[in-house]
Amino acid sequence: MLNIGAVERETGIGKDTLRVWERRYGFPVPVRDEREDRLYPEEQVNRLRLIKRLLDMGLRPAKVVGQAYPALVALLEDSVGQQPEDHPELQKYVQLIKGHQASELRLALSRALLDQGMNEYLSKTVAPLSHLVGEYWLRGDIRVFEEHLYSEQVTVVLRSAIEMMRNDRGTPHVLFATLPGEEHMLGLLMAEATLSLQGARCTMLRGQSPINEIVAAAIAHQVDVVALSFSAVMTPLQVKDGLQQLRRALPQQILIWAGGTGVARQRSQDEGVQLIGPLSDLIKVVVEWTESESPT
Amino acid sequence: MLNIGAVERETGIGKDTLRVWERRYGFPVPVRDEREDRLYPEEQVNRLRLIKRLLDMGLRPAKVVGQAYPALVALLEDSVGQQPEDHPELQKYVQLIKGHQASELRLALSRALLDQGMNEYLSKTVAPLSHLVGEYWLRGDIRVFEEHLYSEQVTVVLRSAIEMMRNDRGTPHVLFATLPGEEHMLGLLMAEATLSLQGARCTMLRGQSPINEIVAAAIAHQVDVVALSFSAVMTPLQVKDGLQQLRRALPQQILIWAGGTGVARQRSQDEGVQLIGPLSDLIKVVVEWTESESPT
DNA sequence: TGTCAAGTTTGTCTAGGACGTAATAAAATT
DNA sequence: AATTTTATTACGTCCTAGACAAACTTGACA
Repeated sequence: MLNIGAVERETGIGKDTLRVWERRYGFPVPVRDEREDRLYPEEQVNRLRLIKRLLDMGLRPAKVVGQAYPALVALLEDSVGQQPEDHPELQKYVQLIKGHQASELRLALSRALLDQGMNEYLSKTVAPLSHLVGEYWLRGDIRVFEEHLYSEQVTVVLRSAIEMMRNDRGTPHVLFATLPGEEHMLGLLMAEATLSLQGARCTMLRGQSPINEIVAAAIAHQVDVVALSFSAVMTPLQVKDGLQQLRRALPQQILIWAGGTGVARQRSQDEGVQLIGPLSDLIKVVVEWTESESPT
Repeated sequence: MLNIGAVERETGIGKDTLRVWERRYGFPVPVRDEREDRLYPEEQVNRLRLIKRLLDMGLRPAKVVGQAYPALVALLEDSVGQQPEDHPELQKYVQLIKGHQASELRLALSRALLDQGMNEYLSKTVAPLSHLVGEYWLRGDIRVFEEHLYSEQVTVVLRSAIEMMRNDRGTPHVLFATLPGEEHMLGLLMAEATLSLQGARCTMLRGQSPINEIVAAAIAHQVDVVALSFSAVMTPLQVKDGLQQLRRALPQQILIWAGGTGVARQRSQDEGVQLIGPLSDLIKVVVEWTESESPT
């Protein structure tokens, strides 16, 4: 039995939203305490958690809010669509994640890095594995804490590799950041690893930085490039707006490179903002940059 | 100019609270846009940040809400007692932060760790320096991205030290987590470093985990203890509620240890939840645990 | 000095209404 | 038939103002 504030914390659905759903869709229907405050039974909270997942996948509230639990599960299985069995070579990692074997997972990830080399490692292992883990999470086969376990281990491996390549004299000098609302840092880390390998000087700003902070940091560190990562949780409009605002606020000579799933859906390329699809394009872009600078 | 949702995110003061302060104390007095929605000027947001900090220190709203900026700073200096200048040995770090010299900062931090040893390093350098950086940020002497620069470097140093001490066979097995709403991870990292040193087996869950995720992780990893960190952004009620719910959801034999500024304001100790003040107490608690287990 | 009762402060909850933006459906164009 | 443009609906967030319990302060008394 949770009050409305606790339900907001647990499910990530705002208080206002919970009340408006009750009015519009007739769900959830919490009981009331003696003060007439809402008290949500655990069963409804579980349903709300599932509903949140379905909404995150892009379904509309009208179709999911108010459905009974079995119907929600059916919806979930319908919308998952493609089966993630496509990558047999990644299954060993999935097994380690599900078995909560943190040390073994890190060992396997480290070994793969040294076996494949950074570029192949990122494109053939880390990127598809992250995608796969996301798929499993959507289907409910992997829990949030298991996903955390995975990204924690990848982070450790990549950061120590980046550390080995740190180069305070490298060019270009790149500042890595994400805009507010963007939580996924793995894309940023993969980009940092790629650019470190190319000899760039990398400065990592923590995620969720307001635009004026990014600008101040870029100027203070005298960077050549600001690199941003957008995952699919950001809407195309948010991405476009954010990039435009940043471009306006940043001095002309500092470039912007934007990558990640979120930019793949951008239609038009803005002036002064380099959109980057796959990681391999990032290498191309930095090579071009180096060539354009060297004659100077 | 921020709307009320953005101000809630920036300051940690709830929307309802902001509106009720306006009604009761006549501050803040946001301007309105054409839709009559509140728009808070940056100057008022800065004042609100300071107010939040004073409230977190235990002052009552009637005494601080509505005070002008200089009065707030005076109040802060009164209640802080010691001036930030009281730590001359920490000034060199502050200079490096303000000079954006990331590598030099990390070098200095690493050197201090090896010079002082972990326990003294945490209590004499990291904890007071983090506090000092927070103070400077409140006064506007340090920007957010500079604070990020600092915590990034501390994180790197502590994580690599923890890595060196990793022990998959250690006892107790401790799971580290923060509840939703809690963003500060440094306290958790300091606790992990302390316990690693004591020979514990440490598993780090990323921050902001819903209670059911913490429970699932604790059971899956078969931990002995769940360690939580609360900064001052969490209200005493939120802390109490969260701890109670977690205690109810967690199997009896798994202990809960809670630390950080946020628990210092808790009055009553709940059954089955160990509240921990300074880091040195943490050592005591783990020693007690070990002694109570060894006869078995 | 410590404890208890009465009084005050303060944050969170309640209600329904309003409105802009995002997502869909429909229409018009290529 | 495929794509772009426009109309319509869906949806979350913000608004007002009042109520109440928990936390805090104060003062009386042992």
